[in-house]
Amino acid sequence: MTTPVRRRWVLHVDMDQFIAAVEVLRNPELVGKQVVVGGRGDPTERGVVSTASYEARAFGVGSGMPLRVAAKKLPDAIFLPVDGEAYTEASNGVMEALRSLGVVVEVMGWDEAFLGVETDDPVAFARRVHDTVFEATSLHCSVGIGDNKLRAKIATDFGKPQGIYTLTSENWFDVMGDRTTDALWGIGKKTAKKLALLGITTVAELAATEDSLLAASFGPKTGPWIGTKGRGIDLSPVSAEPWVARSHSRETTFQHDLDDWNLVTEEVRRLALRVRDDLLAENRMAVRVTLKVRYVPFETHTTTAPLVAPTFEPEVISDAAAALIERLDHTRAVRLMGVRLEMTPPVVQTAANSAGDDPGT
DNA sequence: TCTGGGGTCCTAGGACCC
DNA sequence: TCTGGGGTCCTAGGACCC
Repeated sequence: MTTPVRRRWVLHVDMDQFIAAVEVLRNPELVGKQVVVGGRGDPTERGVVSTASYEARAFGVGSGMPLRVAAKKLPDAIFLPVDGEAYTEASNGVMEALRSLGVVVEVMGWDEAFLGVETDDPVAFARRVHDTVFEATSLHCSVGIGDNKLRAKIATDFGKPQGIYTLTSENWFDVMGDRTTDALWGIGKKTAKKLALLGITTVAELAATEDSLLAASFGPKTGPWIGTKGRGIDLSPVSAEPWVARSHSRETTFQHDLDDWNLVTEEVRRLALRVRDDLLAENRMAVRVTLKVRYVPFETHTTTAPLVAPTFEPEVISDAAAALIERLDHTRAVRLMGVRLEMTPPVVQTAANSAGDDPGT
């Protein structure tokens, strides 16, 4: 009798219609209905769909679609506002259940995670993942199994909903070879179009392309990186290291285009103070300010400036953001304003500085 | 149809320096 | 006259992802 081979696998867990599922869970009357979650839940407002239930998707409503368009397609659907707190809480429950399996868990947002697993039976383990999460949260997920993160991530979609799918070097070209390049994680519409101009349409064609040719079109780093995607290669490890943000931002799309620049300035100051609060909560001072403007109809620019010194001072931050407004075109109307603050690196807690170093004021 | 909000990383071009 | 060859830093924009 042969000993089963324990190998290192990557599993990708993706919750099925997560946001809509959480809403249905706390309001069982929504079961089986067309549920569309997005914006403030008012389909006459500017905003887009975050998630639609499968019943709504059947009519072509999906993520990223303007709420007004969704309402035109589905006038009788139930429109709900995005409730971030509820999803964060549900997400925490999911991640906790995953960690209870005793594997490396890399969180990828509210409803996704990679697992680093050593097992001789990844399919059985994937079933256990689904059942464990469902028992803990009453939410269903799909699981992709791969020999790296890229393949596991792509596999998940083939299993949806509530399924399991395996994608490895064994079946990579059988499954992916004839698909268009934008089926790859990391290659979007723009890059796919640019590749098509080079005569590269499918994953197999991309895999067979010389790195030097890709580098000439996409740059020394991005070019070869795109090539590895085509071959299904991904060397990045599954890591449980907690995510450390480099910046935070807040932005507002106005319900009506704004041409009063006094109001624009008011909003910029308000946004700056909100981001400042986010930084304070992490105890990381601001070092740079970026102002984002979207002119009517939909033209976006950014402008940025360093702060003289790292700071939490509300007036300094708000003045710095307001000063950047001088650089904008005040003859145009605006549909969005945003403020981003880059932060100092996080303070690493050591015995030395927890023993009584005064952080100062 | 009319396009959210919150993030990251890479590239290109100009400034500046030796 | 006609103007090297790097290296680094900064900024704006592009692309992508959830």
